[in-house]
Amino acid sequence: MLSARARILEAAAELFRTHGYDVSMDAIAQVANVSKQTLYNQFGGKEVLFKAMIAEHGAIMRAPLNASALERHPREMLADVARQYYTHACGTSEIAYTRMIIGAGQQFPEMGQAYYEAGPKQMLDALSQWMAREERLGRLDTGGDPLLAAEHFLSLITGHIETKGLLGLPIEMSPTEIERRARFCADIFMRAFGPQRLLG
Amino acid sequence: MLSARARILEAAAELFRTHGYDVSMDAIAQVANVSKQTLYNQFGGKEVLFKAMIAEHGAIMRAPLNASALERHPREMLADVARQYYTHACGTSEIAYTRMIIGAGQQFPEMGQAYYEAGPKQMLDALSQWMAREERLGRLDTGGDPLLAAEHFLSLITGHIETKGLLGLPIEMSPTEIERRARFCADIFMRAFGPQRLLG
DNA sequence: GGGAGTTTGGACTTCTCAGTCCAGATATGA
DNA sequence: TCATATCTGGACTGAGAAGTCCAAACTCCC
Repeated sequence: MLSARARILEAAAELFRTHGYDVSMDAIAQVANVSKQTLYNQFGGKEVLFKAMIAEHGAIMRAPLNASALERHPREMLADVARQYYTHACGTSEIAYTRMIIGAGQQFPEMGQAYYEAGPKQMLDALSQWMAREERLGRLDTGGDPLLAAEHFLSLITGHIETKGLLGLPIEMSPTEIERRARFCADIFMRAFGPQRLLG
Repeated sequence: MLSARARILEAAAELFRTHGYDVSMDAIAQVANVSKQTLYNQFGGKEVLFKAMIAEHGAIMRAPLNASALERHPREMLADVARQYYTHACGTSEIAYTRMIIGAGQQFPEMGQAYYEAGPKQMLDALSQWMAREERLGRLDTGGDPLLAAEHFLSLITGHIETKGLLGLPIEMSPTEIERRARFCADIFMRAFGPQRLLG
């Protein structure tokens, strides 16, 4: 049996995710199978609980850039990043989470920023550093602006899919579709930024 | 002096945009300089007002693809699309509008879909058709999937910028930054999908 | 001028929800 | 066993907001 605190966080994550910041504390207490008083004892108030839940569940996008990155061909590396994103970040619950953060941004502007720093920003920086390294090795040519190139690669991956998801459109990502898109993103990027790059 | 109805819609647009669906009807009535009763006479209820306001203010993304499109070089055409997007859709009020739609999507799922159909979808289709035409003319090579290519171009333009904006990060788009990004998007796309395309 | 319709302000009802309070139950630890 | 701490359920308060009601004022057209 989880501790009361853990169950509350669990329930809060579930309910905030699906209903936004507008869930009632009663509902959270009920789902957590805990009395309302315990909830207030543990977290003091709704805002505190919300922030604790955000802190606990962190951000979604994580860069799969590890030590082995240097040994692999950029195209494979990039396809992998895309694959990971499509596999983990396109699920309904992850999309709902992002949507919730955006929705709550009106009430808690700092939350969106914290989310950005912990998620997309991290990934962007990791990608950008990796690209700079690859550029030094002569395996990429970002024209000296790896950050912009990284931004564009991330955009390629997330762009339209994310827009659709956030607006509530269904996203159907079968394994073959994931593979197709991941390869497509990597190919496009390599055509644009590969060392065989054509001038303007 | 605008009609009461027009003033209400104006006020609703302003307040829904900045505060989300949670503005009070009293606040709307006050900003519209109209009594609460008039508001209810005109619109019957909050939900009706909200939807009327959405219908009135339509979607943001519009495709600048007109008759002259065929005569222009694809690169210029694409840069123009990007320029238009950056100029019109990155303002705080447009971003706030999109954010509000996403936030309200929890309560009114059909709203997000309507927005998608009226905005991004339209633009996507227009771009896709244009690309198919250019491909027939031998000026682009989308590999037979103009829709996916169009998606990727849109992603390139909107991607990271939109993510940041929706999360509440400041977006600084000076005219030179707009120009730089617009050219960059068009260049990348042409490198990836131009007729001089290199294989794999 | 007069009558029909609309607008106004503000009081009022009803509802939901955050947060509090409390008395009794339950667990924990010496 | 007893004492301390925590948990429980449920009642309660207070605030805010949607929507209603109404009598008086206003507008506009005949």
